[in-house]
Amino acid sequence: AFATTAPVLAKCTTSPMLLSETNSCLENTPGDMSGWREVDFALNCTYIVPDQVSDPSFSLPKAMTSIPRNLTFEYGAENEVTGVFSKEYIPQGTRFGPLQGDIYTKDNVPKQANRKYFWRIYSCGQLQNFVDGYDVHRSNWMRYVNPARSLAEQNLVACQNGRDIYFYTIRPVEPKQELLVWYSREFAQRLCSQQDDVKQSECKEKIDVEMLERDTPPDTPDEQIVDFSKKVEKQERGDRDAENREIVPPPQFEHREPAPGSNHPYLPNHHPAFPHRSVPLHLHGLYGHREGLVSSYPLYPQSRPLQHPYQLLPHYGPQYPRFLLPSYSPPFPGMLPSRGSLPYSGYLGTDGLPYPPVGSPGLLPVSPPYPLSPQGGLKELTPNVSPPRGAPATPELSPLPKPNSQHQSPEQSPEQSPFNCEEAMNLSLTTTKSTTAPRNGPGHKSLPYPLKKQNGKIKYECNICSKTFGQLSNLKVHLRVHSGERPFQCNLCKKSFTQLAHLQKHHLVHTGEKPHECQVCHKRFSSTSNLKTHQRLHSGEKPYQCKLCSTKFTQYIHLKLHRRLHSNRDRPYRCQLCAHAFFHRFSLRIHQRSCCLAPVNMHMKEMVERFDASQEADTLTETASAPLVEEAVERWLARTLEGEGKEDQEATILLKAFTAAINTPATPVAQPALPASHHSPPTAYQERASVVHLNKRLTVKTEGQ
DNA sequence: CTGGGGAAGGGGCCC
DNA sequence: GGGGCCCCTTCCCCA
Repeated sequence: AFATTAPVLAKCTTSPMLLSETNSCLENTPGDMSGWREVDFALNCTYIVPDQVSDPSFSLPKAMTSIPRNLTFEYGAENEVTGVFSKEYIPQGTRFGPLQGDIYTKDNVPKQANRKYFWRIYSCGQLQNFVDGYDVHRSNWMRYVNPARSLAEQNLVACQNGRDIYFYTIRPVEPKQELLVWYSREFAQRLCSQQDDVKQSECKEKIDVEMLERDTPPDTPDEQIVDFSKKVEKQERGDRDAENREIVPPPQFEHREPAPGSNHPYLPNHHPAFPHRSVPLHLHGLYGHREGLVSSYPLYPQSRPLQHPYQLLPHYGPQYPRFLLPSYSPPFPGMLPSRGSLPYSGYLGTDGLPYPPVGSPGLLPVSPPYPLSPQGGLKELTPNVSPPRGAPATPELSPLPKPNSQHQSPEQSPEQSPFNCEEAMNLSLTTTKSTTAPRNGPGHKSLPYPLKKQNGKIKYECNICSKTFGQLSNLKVHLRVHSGERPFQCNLCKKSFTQLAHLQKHHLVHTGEKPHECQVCHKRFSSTSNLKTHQRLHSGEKPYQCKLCSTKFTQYIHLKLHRRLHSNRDRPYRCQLCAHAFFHRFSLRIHQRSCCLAPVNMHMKEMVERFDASQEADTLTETASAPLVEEAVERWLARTLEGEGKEDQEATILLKAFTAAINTPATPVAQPALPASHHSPPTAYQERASVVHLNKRLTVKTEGQ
């Protein structure tokens, strides 16, 4: 299973931009998030689960109605909420939140405030404000999540991202399992480091109140904060170090009942980090249901094979899937796969806002809730997922705003962002009622599947890439390319695919089955296309020919590699102004009319060169008409930019530049100047098409054309 | 380094 | 919508 992760790891190390962000991830074993920083959670989380958006006329408080669909409350004898449980399998790396509630600065905390649901938000190392989850009408379901009593049972970690608090799953959560949260290491460290300040700025009696009343991790007294990493360390060391503990658990841990008969060293009364102390049962009386629960699930470290976190990263294109889905089933409603596989998502360091997926309306891409600074620090900009009361975007740790929102128009408000929670919910609704389909983003506008007529036949058009399809189902499958949805997962290696057939084909990798046999040499292949390629060896067919040296190849990739060998001198069309040379006359023309005299336009220059060396350019004759060249450019741009995860805005700009250059009337300088070594006129190259046999679909962009 | 062969994944078309 | 199939592309490895 890890064979597929190896190249990912190798590739990750080649990205210096990401190294600083994620080094810690690499050092850990697959699935181990104990070394992760908050930034790692934000960066690498695989799914986001938004809160449910309830009808305002609904009589229940928001804390009750906001619970995501994949979670459920457990109720006590008095019908009070006693805990939050999963309804379905929830993968590791799932983000919940942000936590909602009343916001208080440390100076305007109401005197009568009950602080047991207080969470502290820090900025620049200083206590910035509190989020108070006490009020059920203003807080969300996260107030009900119980604190973990031990590392063994902890499945959520609380992180401050920007000025919001999110809960991330640090291991897969099985159905009917309780969500139990504890602080991230940094969170704990912040709380610890603030100990003195807090003591100075807050009344000691308030601290005492907290100690007595607190029931959740929030705002745990500083001296009782447990560092997640230390918990790991202590778990590894076992009881022998229990004596040396420097940190003690918050009071809420101390009155949770251990599982009957449990002798697990990390359950409360044995946990090295949580020495048992006899204290009164907590005010909430939450833990009467413990016995059944604890015994109902094992003290697993991970209940399913975990992927290395780095497999979640989308650095190098679609062949490295970032997110994984439960076996053969799409994620539960409301669970949102990451943007990782979005072809348009690009690299983390350069992309802006990826398009929202459209294939599965319940799915939305994950984006860190705040931009990451090049230094790896956090800065507080308006989160992509709108906080309850929209904290202003003020840089915190990183002074320089990172221009990574280039894909989002400046005037686009956070509420209009495709990552807005409510948008996500609306998208979810479109599975049943499409009446409220969101209007923003290219994915959204695709949902009504606009019809087009081509040659008298109805076509379904993809509004992202404008490809048309004769069948709606084909369009729907195609939309997965944009959405990143990969509903078919291999249960052996957890790789996921957009189509069942691909999964079936992939399965042969595991079985070793090779159903396709070469009738000549009886060698067997897993796929027909590989057999076909192989059969060229017997037939002698070499469809790919180099235009410059006439060498032929059986595979296109070989031609591509071969062409690198031809240096500038082999390119017959040389620019007299800058000495750049091209394989094609039309490329030279484009070059001279678009970028040659505009040295600042390096990107265009590079793109002209790339087009010149492309298959599409090869299919043209040197005297091809402007519309034909334009068409080839368009095809090439669509293929190239999509493959690189670039957005269509860039394609549009480039196409315009190309088109303008192609259609500019000829000038004397545009005439090719052949090097002395080239005595044959350009027309000679017309007769030596580099690709002798090209699949017809190379020139066909839309179905049935 | 280059050419060559195979493995595997991805997109699309047709039934 | 699902399944089967085809073609294309890329990566990897080897000589």
